[in-house]
Amino acid sequence: MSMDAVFKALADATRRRLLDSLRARNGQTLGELCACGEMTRQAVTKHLAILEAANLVAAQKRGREKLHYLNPVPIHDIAARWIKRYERSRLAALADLKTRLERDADD
Amino acid sequence: MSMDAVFKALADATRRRLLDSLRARNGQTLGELCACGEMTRQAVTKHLAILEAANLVAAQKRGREKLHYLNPVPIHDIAARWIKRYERSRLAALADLKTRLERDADD
DNA sequence: TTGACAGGCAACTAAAAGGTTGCATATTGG
DNA sequence: CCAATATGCAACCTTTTAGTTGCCTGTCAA
Repeated sequence: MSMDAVFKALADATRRRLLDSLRARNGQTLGELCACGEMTRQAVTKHLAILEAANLVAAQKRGREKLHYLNPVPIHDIAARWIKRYERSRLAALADLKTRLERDADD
Repeated sequence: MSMDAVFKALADATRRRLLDSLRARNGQTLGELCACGEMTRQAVTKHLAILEAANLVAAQKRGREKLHYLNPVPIHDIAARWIKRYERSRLAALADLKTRLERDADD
């Protein structure tokens, strides 16, 4: 699963809100996820398709309804494989910024 | 600082590569960051502007050069304020997925 | 069986994103 | 001073993205 698809999926505030909605209540139908009424159903469908492609949401049909389930694994993967690298360099980078700002103050 | 700007800045693979480059060696000039040669200088300038707007990079002019410094704080903030929420719900969501998949197998 | 309900598909539009070219500006070293 | 170097600015182009409208398909319940 490409990390790029996950980053791109998370880039949109609407999609992050959809994930938040599923986190609050998992297994919602498309209609329920549209209930906020800020968009057409088709727009939400497209956002959900992007989230599914990034493996952040898994969907299942039940009769005429489609249930959506949050999959937090890709988010965890990004935290573990990408963000962690910046944790390590955090103190060093902050020290760099600090000395730079102090040198600025001297000018 | 808006979290949305950070997410959007991280959505592009080129910008993530720029951050990685600064993580490897902090304080690089624009010219050095262009050295990979996969893009024009102007394209890199635009990406850096987006990273600066998201507060992921701080820049300082030194003579005719512009030095760029990584600021990992917004990345840390996203990990702490957004991703952590999905850590908490991780086991519950995985359990949901598991039972759903098992029910699928029964059909 | 026949509406009403839930969702899928496709074409279209508008705006934003990514990138380029060309030219201007400022700094440095000889 | 002057030429080379390092960067900035603006117009332009192309592709992608976000969203819409209109219509079609499948399912449930009276």
